[in-house]
Amino acid sequence: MIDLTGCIRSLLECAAMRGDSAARVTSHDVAAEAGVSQATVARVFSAPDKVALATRARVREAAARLGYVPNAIARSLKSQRTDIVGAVVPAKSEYWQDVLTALSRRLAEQGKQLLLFPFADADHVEEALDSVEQYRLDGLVLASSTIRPEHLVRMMRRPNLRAVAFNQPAASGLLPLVMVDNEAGARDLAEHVVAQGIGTATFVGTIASASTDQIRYRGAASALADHGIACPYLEAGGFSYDAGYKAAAQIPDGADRPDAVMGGSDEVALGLIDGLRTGGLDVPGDVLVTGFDGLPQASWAGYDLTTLVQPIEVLVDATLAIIFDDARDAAQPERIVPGTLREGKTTRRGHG
Amino acid sequence: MIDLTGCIRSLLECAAMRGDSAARVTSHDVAAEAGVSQATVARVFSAPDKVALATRARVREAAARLGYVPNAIARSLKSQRTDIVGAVVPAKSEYWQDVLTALSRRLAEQGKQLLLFPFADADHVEEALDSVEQYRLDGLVLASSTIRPEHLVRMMRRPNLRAVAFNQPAASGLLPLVMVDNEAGARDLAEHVVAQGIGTATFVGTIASASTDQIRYRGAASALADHGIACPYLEAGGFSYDAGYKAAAQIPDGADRPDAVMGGSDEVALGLIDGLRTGGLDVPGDVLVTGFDGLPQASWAGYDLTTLVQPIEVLVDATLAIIFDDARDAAQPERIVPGTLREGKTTRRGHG
DNA sequence: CCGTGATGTGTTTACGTATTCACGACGAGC
DNA sequence: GCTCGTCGTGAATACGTAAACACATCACGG
Repeated sequence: MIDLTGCIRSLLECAAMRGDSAARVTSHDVAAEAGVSQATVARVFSAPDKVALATRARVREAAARLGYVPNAIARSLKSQRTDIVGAVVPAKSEYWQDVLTALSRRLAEQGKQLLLFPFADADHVEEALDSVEQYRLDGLVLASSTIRPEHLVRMMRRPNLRAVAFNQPAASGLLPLVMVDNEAGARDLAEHVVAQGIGTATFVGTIASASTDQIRYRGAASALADHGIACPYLEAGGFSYDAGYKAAAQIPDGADRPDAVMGGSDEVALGLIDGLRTGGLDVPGDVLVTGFDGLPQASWAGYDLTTLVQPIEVLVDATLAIIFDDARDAAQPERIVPGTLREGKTTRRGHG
Repeated sequence: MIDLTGCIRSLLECAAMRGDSAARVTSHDVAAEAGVSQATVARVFSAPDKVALATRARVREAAARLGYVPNAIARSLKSQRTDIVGAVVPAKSEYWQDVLTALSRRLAEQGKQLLLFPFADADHVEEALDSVEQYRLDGLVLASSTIRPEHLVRMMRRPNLRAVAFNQPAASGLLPLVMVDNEAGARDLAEHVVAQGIGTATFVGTIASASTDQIRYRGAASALADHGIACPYLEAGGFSYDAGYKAAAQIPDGADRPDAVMGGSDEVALGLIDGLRTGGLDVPGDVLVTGFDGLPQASWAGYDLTTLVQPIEVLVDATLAIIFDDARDAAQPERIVPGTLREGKTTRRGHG
């Protein structure tokens, strides 16, 4: 326990000395203080090399003395650039939280910010987009496959707004698109479980109407079919742990029990594991389980889930490249990035 | 798989019909179209009741025809209100992600937005705050106990900016403060494990210099002391699962093994559980484990962690109340909200 | 019939900055 | 010695809106 009282007191004094009348110092005030024009002050903060070294120093000093901070709102209004990127995301979702974390971090590195437009469910996307249009964002990331095509269309060709669909196959052809290769990933996972020697499998999807869910199922089912294995589809009804947990009870037991259960997402898969174990089954002893996404929790020793890890950093970088790189004349870019198979113990048969 | 081609095509036609020259329609354009003044248009969108019903309808219609959307940037500049709240948070943390989710959802309900200022570590807080000052935010949430007092002081008495410290005991006296009752919560947890009949315990903290960590330890240690039980402190060195997992190896085994291990946070506790289990111990058979925070993951059946659940909704509401309620003359408010003990199987002894 | 208040609208200004244009100074080149 | 280009700076304007103010109209009560 460090005593900080002294330190704090001196800081407080400093703040008081500065005069808390620091209310609303503008570039005009600084200009007056430094004996230059407002234009010069503006230049010092936005294009320093256009102003002589001596003047620059004088202005900087005056600004510091007055506690001047440039007003980003006014700058945005004048320059038609906000340095803010918006993200329309579902309010609750483990996966998207990870994406947003990566996105905001990368933006912060570039001196830009992330503005959130969360929506509770698909019926509230409209409201979120209303808000989006008011702020003149530099870019917009449309996340979640629960956003419907009619919403996407609305965001096309907005002036000065580069909208990008993130992991949302349905946007293909409508908007620039960045996503992991869902189909190939699902195939990889399927091939992997087949290699473990399974004879039957079940796919437990998230929400059947989600385009990612459809594609992942297609990939898994077709790969399994190549080996003569059927793959019934079961809908968990959500992207959550709870949905997966409950879905576990729907999986046939006894003679009909599948050798492998493929979850439509990691959250569902983790719920499946616990649901199956609660039901008295051993994972992976009795049933193999796979996920999709590569959440941090999937790597936790308690689960050690076999999953397809999305290269979130790569996806985020690709997204920002589309937003900020001025290759505006390029055709609608579609960046499909491959994921990486992570082999955990949930598909390691003998070692149960 | 629903075929949406037709639907999409008609939407595209609609968009084209509207003319994609929708570039930058202002209130002046609408005014001209509707045959009124710009002021009237502004009023229709910001104070509709001040405008006659007929005029209002005419303006609304003209706006719709032109595809007019009010410019939030200009509004902010003029009205000195951005309707945006900022949050300074650590870039990576499960707990804060949950808080941010709740915060942004609640803000969205009020038509306000959340702007993120993530920081990688304590040394980068300064940069984040530089950004904060440029945007003229309505409010600011300072999260994470890794923000140092000197940073907090800087945010005091900023004109038009209500800064609130969230779960950050060190801010007491400097800024309005909202937090869960860490000390009482830790006491509750300690009392609970004592009731299970333990004789020895160890507290595995997150980062010793964090004020929340100190207070939680104090609460736990004093409650245990009341029962004549000593409580050595062990530092995990982070707020993460990994830190907890590694810390598990530091816990003495054999005769010195504690009957209970209290984690400084849920993330650490979950790591501890897996670390201990990997080490061959049974939780709760050999060791009881508690956490702190009430993360969703703590409720997962695989862990079912006994923890202190933070009432995040309550905390968020209290935070927003401080930011937006104009009780500005009130003394620095300090809202200390009690948490709820969640009893999981990690402290249920006989049932291991 | 006039004063008074309420109501609806237009005119004007201000928010704080970035950028265009113009202007003066200065050095280089013929 | 004159022109030309460069550099540094100031003056002026525009970004799109909200709000203060002024004004006209109308209903109403005395």
